[in-house]
Amino acid sequence: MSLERLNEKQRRAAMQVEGPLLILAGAGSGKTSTMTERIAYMIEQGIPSYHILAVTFTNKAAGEMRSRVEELVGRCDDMWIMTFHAMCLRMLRYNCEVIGYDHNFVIYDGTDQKTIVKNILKEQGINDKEFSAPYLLSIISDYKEKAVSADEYRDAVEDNYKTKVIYSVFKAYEDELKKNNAMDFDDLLLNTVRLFEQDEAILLRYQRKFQYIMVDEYQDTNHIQYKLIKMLAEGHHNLCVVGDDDQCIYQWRGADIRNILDFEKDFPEAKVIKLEQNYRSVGNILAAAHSVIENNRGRKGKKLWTDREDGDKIKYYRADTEKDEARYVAQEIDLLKGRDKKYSDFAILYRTNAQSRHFEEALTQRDIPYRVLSGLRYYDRKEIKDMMAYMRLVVNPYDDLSLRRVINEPKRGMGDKSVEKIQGFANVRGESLLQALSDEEVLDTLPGKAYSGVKNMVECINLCRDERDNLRVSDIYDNLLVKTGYMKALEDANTVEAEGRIENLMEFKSVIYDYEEQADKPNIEEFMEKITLMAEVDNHDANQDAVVLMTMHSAKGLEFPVVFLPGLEDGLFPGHKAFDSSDKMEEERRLCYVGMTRAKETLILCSASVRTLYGRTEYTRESQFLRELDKRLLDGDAVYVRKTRDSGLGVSTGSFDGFAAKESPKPYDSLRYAKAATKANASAGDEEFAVGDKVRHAKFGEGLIIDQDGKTLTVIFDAAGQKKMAKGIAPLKKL
DNA sequence: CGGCCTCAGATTTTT
DNA sequence: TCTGAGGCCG
Repeated sequence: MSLERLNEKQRRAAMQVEGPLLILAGAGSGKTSTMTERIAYMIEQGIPSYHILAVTFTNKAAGEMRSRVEELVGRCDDMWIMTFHAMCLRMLRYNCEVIGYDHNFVIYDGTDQKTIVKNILKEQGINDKEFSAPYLLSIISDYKEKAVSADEYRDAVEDNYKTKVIYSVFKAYEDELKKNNAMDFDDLLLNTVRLFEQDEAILLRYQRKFQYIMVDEYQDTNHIQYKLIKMLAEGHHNLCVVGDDDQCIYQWRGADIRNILDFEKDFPEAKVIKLEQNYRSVGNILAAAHSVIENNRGRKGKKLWTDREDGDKIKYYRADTEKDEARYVAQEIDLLKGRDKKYSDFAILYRTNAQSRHFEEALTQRDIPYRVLSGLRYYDRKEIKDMMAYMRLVVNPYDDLSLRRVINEPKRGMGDKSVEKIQGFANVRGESLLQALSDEEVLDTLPGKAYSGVKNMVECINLCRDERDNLRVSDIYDNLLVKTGYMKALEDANTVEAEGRIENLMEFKSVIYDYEEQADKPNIEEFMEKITLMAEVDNHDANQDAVVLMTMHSAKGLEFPVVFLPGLEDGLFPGHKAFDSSDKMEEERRLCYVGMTRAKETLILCSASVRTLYGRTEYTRESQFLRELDKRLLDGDAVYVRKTRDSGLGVSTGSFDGFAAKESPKPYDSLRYAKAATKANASAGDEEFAVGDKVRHAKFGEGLIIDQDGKTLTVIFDAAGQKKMAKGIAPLKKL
């Protein structure tokens, strides 16, 4: 039996299949192995795979679990291993008529939500300084996560000016989504709960189907997810939740740590198994992390242990400035790299994305390759959102939101006034904007400049829709990109920024190709759905040998031989807001714990005594977490004792800063170089070109290279004229 | 309609 | 200090 790869506790967890089970899995305790082996064990015991449901938070986690399960037991397509949202979407697609939605409902993402709330604010004449759209949305989302509707909100809260405003926006927001046959991410969960409440037969059907349920990262579930799982598990009580209360770092967006703390109250017959043996980190790192986390109250109280050696002590460096800090980190990487390390063995984990900049500069100076996992989500990029809007219109001609987004993108001379005019016609005719614009009569009312551009666009979208069964998704994409004039506008702009956008659009196309390859029956509807539920496209190939920079939040679930935690200063980490409440402070402390436990062999902490934040330069105090850390585990000088720096770093702040200023490249450039390097490694098509080479472009045909610089080639095409293209991205072949 | 300028605001982020 | 959003003018 495969279970022999597990330790005794893990095996007990894997074999405890019946009844409620809480697995408290500490950092690095082999959680994923345990879960996958558990599923494999169930299959071996003869439980049909369609009776099993495994829920995760991210697509990545779901994908990983599925592939590891399939390694053990072979393909099992009828097993539901997916995210909460994907699970709800799937159930709602079949049943949403029950709660008054059309089968073809669409999903609105965060940007769509913001647009809608902004429109509501404008309509209702609400001062958006007093009530900003993001603020209102966060409140609305908070309530939706607690399964509270707008009307229930009104009945529950005190009646005053503020709650009146929130109610009216909340209500209008609900109505607007319903009108557009759209759901936001919260609705996917909320409406599934409503569906179950409204139609018991459907709930019973799913209870009968999902006889064995597992939930990953249970400490991060919010109320509605909890409710959903509870409803599903009610029938049979075979519910296994896996999590670590010490790693709950998402309370600020609704995760309710009580879900995991109170599991035994919810299911009194629950068994609890703690996985405390850590296979990841050396002893000193675990001890250090423990000395910090034990300052939290209300824990389930686990203590990780390892049979590995103690390892090096924790290093700590108190830098002068953030630049000094970054230089120290870069230097240390060079030093350690000299021994037995690869660049990809290093991670720099910071509290805020803004901190990445100095590290990028310092790494560039030392020619250390790196990649930044930025907070900007893939679908948040403007050009991707624009193309998505075009594609949505192909699927759903009623989507006024998307049409408004792209009607003047690229510029077609359609300002607000013209759009409102068309909206007027559409309202009278009871049609959507796109439908109205499909009529020559309406189109004719537009000024000459707008007329031809809009007509072109509308024809292109409608054509793609009519032909969508005959066209590949990538064909539709190409068509939209070119015929709407979007690509041309970017090419004409001829700026670095536009080039980057073209790059992203090409990347998006490779996402489409991937989808077409992997899907059974590729179609644009399914593709759009997949993309909407996908956060960051996993385009960062882990094979690339580069130092990784990211926030501690994004590092959850990952591990690295060497981890740097910079910026350990009160006000930055823990962030200044943490000093208002002990709840916030405890969450920051858990984040610190997550950060520290990412390290396998070496953990290096630093802080800067002077930091410039938001243009304000201030002296800092060393982080409370440093003060909590067991000093005996610190290498060399304890906290509060200045270390003298190597001569290589310069002696005084002045000379060092001067040096840094002279040498540092523009941060934007360094980012681009890093990206370009990633690309070059990833794509096979990075041929070397020289001026005078004849080339063939996939779209523009044959041409001649007349100029090149760091990242672009200038090509004259026989048919299409002169173009600038991005090296390694543009589909060019040497002839 | 579009470009430029001024002003506020500024953790963490999956789906 | 930097970025994004909104207002104003050409």
